[in-house]
Amino acid sequence: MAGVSEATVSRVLNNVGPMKEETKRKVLEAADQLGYYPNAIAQSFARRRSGNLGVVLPYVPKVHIFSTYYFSEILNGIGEQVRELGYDMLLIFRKPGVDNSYMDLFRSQKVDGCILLGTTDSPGERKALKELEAAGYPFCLVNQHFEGEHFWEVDADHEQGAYEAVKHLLDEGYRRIAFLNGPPEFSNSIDRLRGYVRAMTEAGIFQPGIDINASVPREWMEAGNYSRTSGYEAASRFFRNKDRIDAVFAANDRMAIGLMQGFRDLGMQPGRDIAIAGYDDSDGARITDPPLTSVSVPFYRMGMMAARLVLSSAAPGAKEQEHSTPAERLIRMDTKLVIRSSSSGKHA
Amino acid sequence: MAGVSEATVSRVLNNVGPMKEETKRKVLEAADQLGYYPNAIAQSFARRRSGNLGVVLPYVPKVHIFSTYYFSEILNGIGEQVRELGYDMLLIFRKPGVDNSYMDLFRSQKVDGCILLGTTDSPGERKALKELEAAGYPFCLVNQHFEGEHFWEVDADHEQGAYEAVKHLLDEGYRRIAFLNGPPEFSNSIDRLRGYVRAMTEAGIFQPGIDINASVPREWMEAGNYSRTSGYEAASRFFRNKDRIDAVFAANDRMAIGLMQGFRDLGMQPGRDIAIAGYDDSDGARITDPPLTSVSVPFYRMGMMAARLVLSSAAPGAKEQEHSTPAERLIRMDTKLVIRSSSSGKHA
DNA sequence: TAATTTTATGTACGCGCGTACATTATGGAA
DNA sequence: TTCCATAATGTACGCGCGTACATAAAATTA
Repeated sequence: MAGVSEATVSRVLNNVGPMKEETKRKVLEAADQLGYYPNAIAQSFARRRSGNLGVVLPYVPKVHIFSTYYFSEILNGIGEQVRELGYDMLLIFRKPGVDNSYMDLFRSQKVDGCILLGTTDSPGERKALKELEAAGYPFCLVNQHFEGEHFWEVDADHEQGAYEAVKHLLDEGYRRIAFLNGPPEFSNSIDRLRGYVRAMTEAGIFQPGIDINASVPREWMEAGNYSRTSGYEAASRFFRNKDRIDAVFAANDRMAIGLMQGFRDLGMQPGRDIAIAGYDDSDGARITDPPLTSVSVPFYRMGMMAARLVLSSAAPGAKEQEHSTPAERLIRMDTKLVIRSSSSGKHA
Repeated sequence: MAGVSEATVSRVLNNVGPMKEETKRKVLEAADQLGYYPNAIAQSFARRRSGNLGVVLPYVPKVHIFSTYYFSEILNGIGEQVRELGYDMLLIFRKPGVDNSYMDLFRSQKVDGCILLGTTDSPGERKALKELEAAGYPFCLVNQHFEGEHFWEVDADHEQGAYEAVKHLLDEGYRRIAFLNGPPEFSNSIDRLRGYVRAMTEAGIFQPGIDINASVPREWMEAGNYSRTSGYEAASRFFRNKDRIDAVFAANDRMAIGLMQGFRDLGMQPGRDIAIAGYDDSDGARITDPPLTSVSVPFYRMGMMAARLVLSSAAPGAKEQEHSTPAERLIRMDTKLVIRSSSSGKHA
């Protein structure tokens, strides 16, 4: 080595063990002068840690996933946290066919932990996740709950969010409130259905019943796929029962916006002839006419939280944190209703 | 080794050199049985290639960068290409203060090449990029041109895009067309200004002049920062000269949407009292009322292209591709005007 | 001063792969 | 059968770091 020593350099750079101030200075000076840069790969190799947090995204051909508010916000949150903790963020697009390839990610040592976005509750998925858990790899799900498991999950209280949105519509004087839900493979679709039914039941509109699905009149409920188009199409189906419906609560903003466009094209003025409420409080909710009442979800903070959880349990010092109870592993954040004019018509 | 051989395994797995079919089969079988997974880090180490494409994003506190249509689309395109080529995608957020840290990225061997998004033309930035170039590291800029350099750049023809948008407004009968531009550090702000002036000059509204800025009446031009809010605020400034303006061309959709909201709040109906055209053809353009005329930019394909360029010149076989002329390094994609009703009022 | 502890530094090795080179099987052609 | 070219496989080493252990220097104590 240039200055004086040998692999003391390593100690200096990693700041481990005791060392003389002078040596430290000399080493740093020499390193600077020689333009030395540690090779990150070699470091990873020797440390047997990649320094990467993997983020697995669903790969849906034709759908530009980053363009959806939901993913964007979560990614932003993860990015921020990762940055603070000095990790890098490896983006992985889930391959279309195979779904059980999460293991490879860890086995190949590319990531020290990972966050899974856009998972759905299917048998294959469950199995893949259980494998991960059994292998002790640190991972975290965002905005998706697997009932019966105790994975690390960062979710939001969508039942309460939906409840409040529907309650708001009820308070505004609407009674015949329909619901445009998303696909049932997403746990939060179920959550929102629960919230909807709870609010409607409390208001005396639905009969209390064991079976949550049976309590909803068929023509008051439609299923979309979270796309604007599916909302647009649902509008015409609701339109057939338009005399029996005075409001629609949609499971996300994109569908709500589609609904508004659809109703408008059918001659109904959203906010006047029919109230609309959405979910996510995305940017779009602010630019529709009328502006869309929506439920704000802290996606950004959820992303941060997920990254923090994964990275702390992936950290070198972290032994098996099996002391965390299943309940502690499910973080559920609060949502917040944002009232705009799309829902304030009845008695105005 | 389990089956028969030794580091022949490496050959089998990498498919290099000649080998007997049988051996190959045996090795693969054994690997499968033993649950062998190559260690990606060790591979990178030995190959001295990380297998990562770096994507550098501007870090703007409080602004959630993924949420902007532009970045989302580009990232999607990069992601798709990276996936096809078997690379991984490392996201790096540019640190707020320091701007010359690109070198470290390469020196630390974390990436084999990189794509820089959201760069601006500042002296520090230019210097940093020149360093990269001098060091021979493969990188590519997207949607930003550095005049006088010959970096690899994937851009769109924003001058033509702006020209066509303004030409369209002229064709629709508007004459007093104002321009809400973005910050001048972005080359495409300059490009759009050129297109605007060219169209207006051709129409005989502006005097041909050497100095492009001097030819635009002061009250017809405002500068925003690409945010919706800045568009909203610009509306009131334009409003003061409302009798002398019958259309506004905005440098992106977010500002255009802000403009529309601003004008509406001031009692002017966009599309009727004043025509608006935007730029980017983002999702938002479809959901405003009236829908927004905008210029579609192939961000997705630009991302793909950039990834392809970087990865092909970062590939092992690629020697210094100095045979590429500066002109070849600047890819300029076509834009496309999408006409909607926000701009079709004058003679309707 | 010698013995002992504490602190600082050097030595040596291995992480798991790729690969240049050496070596051995294989198959023809002479 | 002999010789040589080619195909197939084995051997050995190094990539650049971290780190356990050995060693040397300094500080403390007896």
